[in-house]
Amino acid sequence: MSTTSSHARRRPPTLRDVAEIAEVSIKTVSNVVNDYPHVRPSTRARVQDAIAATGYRPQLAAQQLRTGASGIVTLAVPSLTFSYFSHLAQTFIDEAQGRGRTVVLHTTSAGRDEEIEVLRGFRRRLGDGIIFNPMHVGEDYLAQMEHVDQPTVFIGEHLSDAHLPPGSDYVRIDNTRATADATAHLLEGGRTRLAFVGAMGRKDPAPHSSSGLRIEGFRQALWRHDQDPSRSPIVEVGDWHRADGREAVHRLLETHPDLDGLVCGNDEIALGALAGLRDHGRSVPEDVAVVGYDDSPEASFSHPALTTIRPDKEFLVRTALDMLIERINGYEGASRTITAPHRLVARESSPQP
Amino acid sequence: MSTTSSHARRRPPTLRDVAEIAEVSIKTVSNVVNDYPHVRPSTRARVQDAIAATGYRPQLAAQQLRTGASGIVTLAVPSLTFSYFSHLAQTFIDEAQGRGRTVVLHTTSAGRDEEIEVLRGFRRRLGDGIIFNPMHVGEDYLAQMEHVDQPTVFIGEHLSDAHLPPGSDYVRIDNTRATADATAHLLEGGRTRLAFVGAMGRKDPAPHSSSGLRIEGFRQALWRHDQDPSRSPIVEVGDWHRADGREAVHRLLETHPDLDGLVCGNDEIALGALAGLRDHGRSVPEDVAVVGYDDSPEASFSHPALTTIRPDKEFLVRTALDMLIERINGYEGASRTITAPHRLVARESSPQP
DNA sequence: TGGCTGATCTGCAACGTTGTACAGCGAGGA
DNA sequence: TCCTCGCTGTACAACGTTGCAGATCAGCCA
Repeated sequence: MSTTSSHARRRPPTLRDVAEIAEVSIKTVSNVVNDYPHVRPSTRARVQDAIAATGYRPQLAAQQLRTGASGIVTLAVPSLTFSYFSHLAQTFIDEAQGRGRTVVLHTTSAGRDEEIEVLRGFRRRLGDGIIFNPMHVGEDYLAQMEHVDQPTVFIGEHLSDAHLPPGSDYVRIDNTRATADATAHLLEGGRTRLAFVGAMGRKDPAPHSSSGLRIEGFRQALWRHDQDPSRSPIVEVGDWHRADGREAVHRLLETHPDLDGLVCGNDEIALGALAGLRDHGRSVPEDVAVVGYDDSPEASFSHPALTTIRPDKEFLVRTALDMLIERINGYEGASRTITAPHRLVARESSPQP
Repeated sequence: MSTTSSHARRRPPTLRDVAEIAEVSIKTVSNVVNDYPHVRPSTRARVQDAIAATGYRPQLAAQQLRTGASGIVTLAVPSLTFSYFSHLAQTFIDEAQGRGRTVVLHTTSAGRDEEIEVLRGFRRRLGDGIIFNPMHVGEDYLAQMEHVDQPTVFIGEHLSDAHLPPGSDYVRIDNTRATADATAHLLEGGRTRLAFVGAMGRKDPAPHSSSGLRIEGFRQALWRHDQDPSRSPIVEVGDWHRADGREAVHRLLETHPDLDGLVCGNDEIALGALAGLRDHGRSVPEDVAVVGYDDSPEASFSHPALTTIRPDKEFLVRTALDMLIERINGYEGASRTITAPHRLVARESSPQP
């Protein structure tokens, strides 16, 4: 409430300052701050007054040095410009703040090299653990690591649980299954000439990239519905943003004008695809049905509203944080993998039953 | 590269461990780590080998305790679910990481109480300074503060530079001017029956809220174009999300069916408004012209593409970080206010000249 | 040759906090 | 009455790091 400082910022108050005013030892002040029970009420009150008078707040750096824990967790994601990640980050921050933890947010927009630096633990030791959504680093790299540098939980899609480095856990989303669900939804709606938009062929050829897994799901669904997967085009994109989806559809329609269904790598591509289809005078869903992936907030507001796959982000975040905190608290056992659930959200862009 | 640890995570290596292996003093290792020049090349090499062998990395907490600086800056914004803030956050993280700083991201989704806690400096001392975009706390609260708790730069729109607490700076966006520009754009395109969508009457009645400032700009532009501002409706919304814009337009069209131009509080409202207009069979821009605010990435992909105001986020972020770092480095002078530029991005949703 | 300069390296103390050990005290039981 | 025990408070050391004040030594100039 009140502040003694008059003008310029001064040296912040410490336990010593409070102790002098309250005429107790430093340790007693510490005991009050930490709610140690055996403090006489009158002493406690005196100390609390002194704390209020000075505006004392504990310095995290000293606590961390002494106790070894900071309450800080790092979240590393590729980029907040993807709404999937900005919503994931918000969900994460809410959950972490609710558990009394502070979040350092690191983005690895620079790509693979930056992801590797994250895995190596940056240049300085900071925080208690990390939740990391890799995009470029794959299981080949992870398999070769002897041990992670700090408690680590991977989140995402394209890792294989067999190759997690010791000391880390993994919460995954079953991309293949989810994309198969989306594809089946179109097939069951009567579409027969499908395409997949969102291959990352050149830059990211690994079969376990998220694009690879989604393509796999697309093919599996076709196969199960007695279609020949090799007759359905897989369209490459430069990146997974709207502009890429739009441009890809332009190319696709030149070679496959009779297309009637589009499975997209994510919602942004799908939204771009809607624009691209409109450019060519195709109406959705009458001429072409479209499904996306992520259920980003734009999906329900596009015209037509986008059918999409909704991964359970809250589950993902809660579970990842649970596992990370177990690691921080000393769990040293084997790596664990948990699959987060998803569901299909049917909207206007696909035929309704 | 190599790691001596075999299985479980052990006590992390310290300067002492490295010093023992390299057979030098702790201080010499510190000197090597910090690139102190007067170290014999042979000694330096020996120490660097030992660092590589142990995987040593300095512990930030100890550095901060000793030197008083952590290189951590906090960014506090209302919520990453608004794409304006998620893009701002990404821009900020890129800039901060580029300058070798680590970002703690705090979101104040809980509203005013949480913003006040941010201003009071949280419960623990952490990081070197903060960049804070308040949404609910206004100049009334700030004016009453004797001094900010840590180096602080406010960003945003609805503060008045006259009431900044000592020790803080401010980078603002001229909302009133920008909204006037947007409004003038419609008027100059020949529209005469405008409305503003995005008043936050109940929850946030202050004339200096961002909604208040934008309304002010709307009115100023009408006035300058010889229109009577009192005849143009100002529509209230519950929040600034898409759903609110859509719902507001539904209400508005019942009372003002002859409307031909819409100035919206932000892009999300505008995108919702596009949906709302479509719901009522109005075409954009033929029947009704629409402008938004923020130039969020969706704006260029909506149908029709949205005319909007683009604030210069890079400028905003760079300037805020510059000022914060000056404060951290000891600047104790008067509060400064800088206005970030903006420009109108004309797209399909408004009549083209 | 003596002293001076600069390069190289070291030891000490301190940053603010908390765990451990212990001292003093009054109350209650033997 | 004496002893024990629980409550209350204190002193000390240590977490890992770096600024400071030196110590040592080689080279060099006068």
